[in-house]
Amino acid sequence: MSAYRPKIGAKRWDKSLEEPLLEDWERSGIYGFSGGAGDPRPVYSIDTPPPYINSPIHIGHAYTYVWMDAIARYKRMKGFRVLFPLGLDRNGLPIEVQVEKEYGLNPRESSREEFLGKCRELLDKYERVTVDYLRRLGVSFNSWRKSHELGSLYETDDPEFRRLTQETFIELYRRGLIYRGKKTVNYCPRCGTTISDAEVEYEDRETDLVYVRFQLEGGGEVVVATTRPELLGACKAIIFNPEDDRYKRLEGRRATVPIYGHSVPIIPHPYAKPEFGTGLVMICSYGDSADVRIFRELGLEPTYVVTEEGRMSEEAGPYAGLSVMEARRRIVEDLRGAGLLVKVERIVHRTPVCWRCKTPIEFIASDEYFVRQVDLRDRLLEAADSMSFHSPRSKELLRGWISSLSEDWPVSRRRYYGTEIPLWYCKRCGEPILPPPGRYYQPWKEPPPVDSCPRCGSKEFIGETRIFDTWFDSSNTVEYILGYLWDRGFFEANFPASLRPQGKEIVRNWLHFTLLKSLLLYGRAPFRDVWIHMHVVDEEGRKMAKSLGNVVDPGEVIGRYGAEALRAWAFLEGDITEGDIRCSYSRIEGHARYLTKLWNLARFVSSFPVEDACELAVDTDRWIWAEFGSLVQRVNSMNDSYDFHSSMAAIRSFTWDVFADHYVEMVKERAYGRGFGEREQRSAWCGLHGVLRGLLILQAPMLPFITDAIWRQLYSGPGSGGASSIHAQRYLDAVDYDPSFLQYTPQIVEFNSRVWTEKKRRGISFADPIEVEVPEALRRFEPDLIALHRIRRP
RNA sequence: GGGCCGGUCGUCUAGUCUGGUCAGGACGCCGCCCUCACACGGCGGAGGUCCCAGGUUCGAAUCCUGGCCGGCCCA
Repeated sequence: MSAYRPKIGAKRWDKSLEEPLLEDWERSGIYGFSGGAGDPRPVYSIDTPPPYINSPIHIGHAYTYVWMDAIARYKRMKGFRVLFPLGLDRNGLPIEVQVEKEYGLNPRESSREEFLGKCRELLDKYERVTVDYLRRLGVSFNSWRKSHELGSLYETDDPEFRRLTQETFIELYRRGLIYRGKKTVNYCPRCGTTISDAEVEYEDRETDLVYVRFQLEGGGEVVVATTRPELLGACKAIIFNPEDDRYKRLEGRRATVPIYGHSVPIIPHPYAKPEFGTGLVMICSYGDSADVRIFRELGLEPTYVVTEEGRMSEEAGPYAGLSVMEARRRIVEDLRGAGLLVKVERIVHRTPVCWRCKTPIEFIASDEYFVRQVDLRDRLLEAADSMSFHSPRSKELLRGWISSLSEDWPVSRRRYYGTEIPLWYCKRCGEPILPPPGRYYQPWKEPPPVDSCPRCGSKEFIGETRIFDTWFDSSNTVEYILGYLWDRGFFEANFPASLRPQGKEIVRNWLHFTLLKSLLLYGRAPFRDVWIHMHVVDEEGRKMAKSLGNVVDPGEVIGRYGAEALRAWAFLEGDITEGDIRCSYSRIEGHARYLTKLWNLARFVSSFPVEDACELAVDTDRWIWAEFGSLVQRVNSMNDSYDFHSSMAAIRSFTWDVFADHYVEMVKERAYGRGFGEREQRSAWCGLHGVLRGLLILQAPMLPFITDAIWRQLYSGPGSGGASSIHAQRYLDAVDYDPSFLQYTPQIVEFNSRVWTEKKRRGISFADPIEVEVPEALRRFEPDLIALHRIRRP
């Protein structure tokens, strides 16, 4: 036994060390967004995606936030002033649905005030869970406290956040970029309200398929089958499948709609299925979502025969005022009476219904506000190109979406828990009243900002009751975090933000709408870099879902293996910008073994004193230093392109396969001082500590717990610049080394393996002596090799 | 129906853009070793028609064409 004992006692990394570190980081405030205008450091700002907090974060959140954290930590150690705030999304439909379920409150029947209060209450309850998870993962947000300062935690339903949303609307409105138009919306006749796409379900229902005779212009007739005969008045085309030989002759001809008498074209279209009905389909505004699509595709002008109240409109002629079902019965009778009804079949049909009451929904025209975007496609594409995407492939997701834009952005919603549209209307003449920016408005319960209508002088007004699409809120997170409301100077100096990290599934809304708003308001793209991630899926590549029972819960992972294990998995498993990441508890457990390896390596190195000044006097030590130096170079370059997976994999491979397996074994005898002089011994200590210390710094952004825990035990004393945490250290940009030593690595590995294999073959212990020739090329490492393998001269 | 992505040892994956030591790694499996940092360790081993069919080429997992299968998004 030697006189050297490990300073680190424990034999493996212990996850219970994480909590005290978290507390210390928080207490010392090392991640805060400190420094004022005089701070010379460049700013690096990250517009993090506010998670919707109605449920705890899932493993995908955990993975991606840990990556964002590595970016923030890396940039911080590189000398940037890192703006890394946590945002929480609280606007939107899901919470309304949950309040309806949990409290049995219907937003249309209870008071709006009460309903909103319940939403807030429930959100507050959920919020803590999300925040706790993120904190527990070691994510180094600037702050965990909500306030109106740079770097603070923020909520999207905060009056200040909503004020910003309204200010952007006011500005766009004043510049004429907002207009009113008709939009087709889902309407539930039973609930008496429009509902979002997310509230539409599909059920197989029995219904009548009615075969109706249409006269062809120029003679002849055709039979069209429809489940919606009451929409005849809104029929604008008849389609047949282009492959359907029965009807090819009809292309270019026109038919007359029964009862109404208007003329419609007959057009080939693949949506028509030859086996359904007669193979001819009438396209009406609107019987289903396919109608909506085909109308847009063919550029047809809709006629709305169903009103906002869900009854037949004036356009329905003789059936005006009737309910949809009643109109259907009457029109079938009328068709039969006129001899235009061929037959009626009972069929099962996929029917869109209201999720709440299961009533079949209608598609009606609704008056909504729109933001212009279609005529901006070229400028949007240019702005998109000005941002640097990681991975570059992801840019196509955005470009493709922009290129396919065919309608402007409808931003008004008939919902409740969201930012109010800041408008009032004159009760007499309908003139819209826009308030000045400066505060948060709730028109449904507040008086207007004027005494009398500027147009007609009336003193009576109606407040707008609608709210914004939640993306209209989310699309200004970047202004918000850059202090637009409270520190305009900072905003101006630091817009565009450095980085937008987000998922691929929200490229077409969050990224796109943020880009659109930035372009409209400031004339340029909002980010320098964009980091797009794919998804975390289960072991078989399927989406994780409660119903499939394949969910990996981050809380469970932290409980079983600790946050650092989750982080090790996140970086070692793969790069999520390149593709989906598979996940299971056993894979996480597997990657976590690296932590044990790293810990024990440090434990071994901790046996030897750390010396202030040291010298690499032996070639073996110069060799590992060269390998380490080369690693530092590669890691910096990979980190700079956000490739922390390759970075971590390279570090792991060096640590385990080169440093631990070869170098540590080669210098053990020398480090213990057995058979070597003091100078050689100290050189080994220098190599061991120098490399370990450097390795800790290199991986501190990815593995902040274990690296800091080791750092505090070994390197936080004199020479650390007075800082006790590794996270206050500068990153290693580069180290001096002699690259000529790199050539020996393959030969060293090969020689050692050969000797170990030979001993294995002979059935002798690795500690037993062996007679073997050290290759000429490795002569300079001979003393260490002889000591390692107990080589005797032949 | 449209778009995008993917199909490499039992499982997962690197490599594919920039054809030729690219068939590598991890998990699992088998065998041997408790060697004084680590058995959550070490050493060694078995295991693959690189989805299929054509084509380009001296040469293809890698490029082209057409299939098949899976996933995601949109409609």
